[in-house]
Amino acid sequence: MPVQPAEHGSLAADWEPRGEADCRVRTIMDRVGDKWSVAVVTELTAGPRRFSELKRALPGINQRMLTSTLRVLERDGLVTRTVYPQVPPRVDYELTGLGRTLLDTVASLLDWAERNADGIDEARRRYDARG
Amino acid sequence: MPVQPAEHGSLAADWEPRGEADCRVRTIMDRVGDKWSVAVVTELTAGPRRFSELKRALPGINQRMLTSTLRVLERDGLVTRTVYPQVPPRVDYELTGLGRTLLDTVASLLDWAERNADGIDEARRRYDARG
DNA sequence: CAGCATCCGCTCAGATACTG
DNA sequence: CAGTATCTGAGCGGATGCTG
Repeated sequence: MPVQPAEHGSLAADWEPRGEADCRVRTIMDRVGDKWSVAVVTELTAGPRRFSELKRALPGINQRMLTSTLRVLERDGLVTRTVYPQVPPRVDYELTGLGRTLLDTVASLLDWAERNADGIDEARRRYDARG
Repeated sequence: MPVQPAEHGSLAADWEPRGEADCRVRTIMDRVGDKWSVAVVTELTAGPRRFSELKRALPGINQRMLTSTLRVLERDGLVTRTVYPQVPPRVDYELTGLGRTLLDTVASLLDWAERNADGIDEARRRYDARG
């Protein structure tokens, strides 16, 4: 699932059939799995943010990734994009109601991850120590 | 985060610092995002499964992906692997307690995805219809 | 049956340069 | 400030062939 909406030659429509529902759910799970979506949504929890505020708040992201991540979130109806026609330009991003409910759900997953990070680390060390 | 454990030249240890916790959580979120982990874990809900049972239950997966997915889940302590020394060989995979708690958490995310799939589809159509 | 080993295409995501 | 355009390395994920 490309984060970029039609970057160069992205066909984006050659799935095998499988369950209809599966495919649709997959595109949503992919949002959780990709590198920045959750971080961006989390950053928007407190309220609207400008593009440059988000960029500053997310060390390691670059314009390209922030832009494409925001575009996908906007397309999915999770985030709204508001352009203020002024110079220099100002664009605000804000969570929609849908985006907020997603955040609630993801939050519990993040919680789980943080609570169990130690246990998983330990399991990995055991596994790596011997088969 | 590679699903393959050290495939060819995977260094696997050249992160930028960032928050320690962030990195560890990331490796867990990646499991949710990758193509097969959730499906495999879900398939194991009902009880232990043999390798070939899993393969049959997951149309589209191939041995390589099933094997590497199971290895990662095993390494993380989410799944146990039991080899029965017999001919032909038999290997059972089963969720651990940790794996089951992950499943609970992921289930609510899948729920969210299914409940909101229609809304997201509609948002996408609106977005694609005009900017 | 339950796997490794190998080859390879695709696209993700970073870096960099340019624009209204 | 808030993007777009382009190039590129890297690695995920699929296909195939072989083994104990």
